[in-house]
This record gives sequence, C-alpha cells and structure tokens, in this order.
Amino acid sequence: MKPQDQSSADPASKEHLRLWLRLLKINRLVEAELRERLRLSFGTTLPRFDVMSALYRNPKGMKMSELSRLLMVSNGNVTGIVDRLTEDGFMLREAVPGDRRAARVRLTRNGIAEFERQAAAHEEWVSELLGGLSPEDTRRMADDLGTALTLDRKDADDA
Amino acid sequence: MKPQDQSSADPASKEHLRLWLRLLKINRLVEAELRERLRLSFGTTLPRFDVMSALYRNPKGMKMSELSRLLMVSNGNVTGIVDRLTEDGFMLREAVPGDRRAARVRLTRNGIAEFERQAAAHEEWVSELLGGLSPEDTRRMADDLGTALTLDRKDADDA
DNA sequence: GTCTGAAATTTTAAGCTTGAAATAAAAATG
DNA sequence: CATTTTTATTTCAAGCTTAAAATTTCAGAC
Repeated sequence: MKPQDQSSADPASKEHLRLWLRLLKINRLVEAELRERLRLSFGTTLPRFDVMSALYRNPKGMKMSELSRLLMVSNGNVTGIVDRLTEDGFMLREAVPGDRRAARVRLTRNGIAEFERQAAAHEEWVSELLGGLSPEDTRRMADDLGTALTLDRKDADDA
Repeated sequence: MKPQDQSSADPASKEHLRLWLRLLKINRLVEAELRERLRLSFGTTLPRFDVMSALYRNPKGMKMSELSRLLMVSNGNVTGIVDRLTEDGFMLREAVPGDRRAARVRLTRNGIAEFERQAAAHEEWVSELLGGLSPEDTRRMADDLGTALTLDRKDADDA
C-alpha cells in the first residue's frame, strides 16, 4: 500500500474527483432539504439536531469534548449550540464529580420528547430523499463507504 | 419510543438512514482535511475554492445569480465571498450591457494562475483521501449517485 | 408614458464554524 | 510541596451561511 504517484493525467485521480463532486452534490441537496424541513416543521437547525441526536443516544450525558470529537466540530462550536439549546430548555449542564473543569451535558425530559418527534420525521425524510436508490445499491454503497472510512482512519463509532 | 431506540418499523428507511450517516461522515472527513490543506498551502477556504472553480470553467464570467444557483448557496452568500476575492485581486465585477441590475464576475489573470495551482493540489488530495476505494468501487458509486441525483431533482450539469 | 410586478443583487440579523488565545483545573515532575 | 505541562472548556475575531427585507432595474399592461 504505497502512495500513488501523482501524474496530472492520472486517470484514477480523475475518477476519484468525479466521485467526490457527486458526493458533494448529493450532500448539499439532502442537507438543504433537511435544513428547510427542520426549520419549517420544528424551528430548529441541523447542528442542533445533531447535538440532540448524540445526547439521545447517550442518556447519561456527554462531556463537551466528547460531543466535539463525535460530531467532528470544534469545541467552541459545541459551546454555542449547547448554550442555545440550554436556553430553550432542551438540555442542561451538570458538574462532573471530581473534575471541576469538565461539564456533562444531557437532554432534559422535554428535550427527549422533542427529539423523538424530530427523529421520526427525519428518518422518513432521509428515506424519501434517497428513495432513488434501490435497497441493493443502498446497502452496497454504505458498505463501500464503510471500507473507505476505516482506511481513512478516525472512525470512532459505527454500528 | 424508548431512549436508545430510534428505529422505525420500515427496514428500507433504516438502510437509507445508515447510508446517509456514512455519506455525512465521509463528507466531513474529506472536507475537514481539504479545508485544512487549502488553508495551510494557499491561505484560502473551500467556499473560495468553489467560486474560483466555477469561474475557471466559465472564462467569460458568470452572473451572481448563476454562481448562486450552480453552487447551491444563497445570493447573499456569494456576494460576500466574491467581495473578498475581489479585494484580493483574484476576480472582478463587470457591467452587463443592457441590464444595469446584473453583474458579471470573472477571474483575473492572477486569479486564473492561482486557481490552477490550487486545483492541481486539490485533485491529488481528493484522490489520496478517497484512496481506500478501488477504481471499480469508485466508478460504480459515482454512477449510482448519478442515478440518485437525477431522480432527486433536476441535475443541470455535466457527466 | 405610467404602473405594477418580477428579477438581480445587496444588505441585514442571527446562527454556524473555525483556529487561536485565554481560563481554569487537573496531572505530572522535580 | 512548587512548578510545569496537559486537559477541558470558553471566549474571540473572522469568515461562512441562511432567510428575509431592501434596492435598483427591467418588462409587460394599460
């Protein structure tokens, strides 16, 4: 497994670039649609949904740094989003016994209920938006991406 | 719904959701890496690269609204990015004869030269980052995404 | 011509995002 | 212990992004 040589006429790099442009495009299409629907249906945003989703899967709460690493966004970014979600009563910061630097964040009862409504709609929307892909294509592509991701390192979780 | 249980009864939507989460993940990984490298190597950003790329492919220039539509970002967004790239001397606004509302933007000679340097590196980086995918997987996935995209809505551009 | 509505662009306010600097507390070192 | 280093988080400045409002100009109806 050696690095590929880099000729500007390398056909493999052209194919990779073609794939990358399509990944980018479908991502933008789906994200734009999800953002619009989250806004209209729930008055929320994708980053807020992502944070609530992470906390929903971790009912005991997560430290800010854990959230930041899982979502692959900066620490300061998480601070702001959690601030606003806390103001809205969907989550709260708790002290971590034995470490006065850290903060543990978890969903409130209200936040759990709200996220469950959002998640149900979200799953339907995603399936609708990717509906052009057959079940076989869907599964195969997810598997292919899985191998690409493991080779790329840095994959933390994954079912 | 209990915490931890986000599944619906529909297995197809489950698979679509799984694929979507992986698309998101690889997108974030690759974008984070490209952003970092563009910053360190060229002192620029992904949105700036995208705008320059669009203009490079349209040497006669594009109207702001055309840029906005092609890149799938808002009008106001394009305004700010073009403003800053213009200050840097990489592009300029020209009047459109017969329509005093519109502005045509095109790369300067300097902008063309700068983009060519960036694009060469960019193509290598993308190929390196997607290197975990074999040529066959790469081609098949790009084709599958192509069909998903045509079904998803109108796709304007290329092959 | 004048009006009215549509189109192209910019402006604005709010939120998202980053990288870097600042705080603060824990851990390691001597 | 005191000092240094590392870790967790927040703050900050700059840029990105959107949706909505405001401007300016065009084009069609009258």
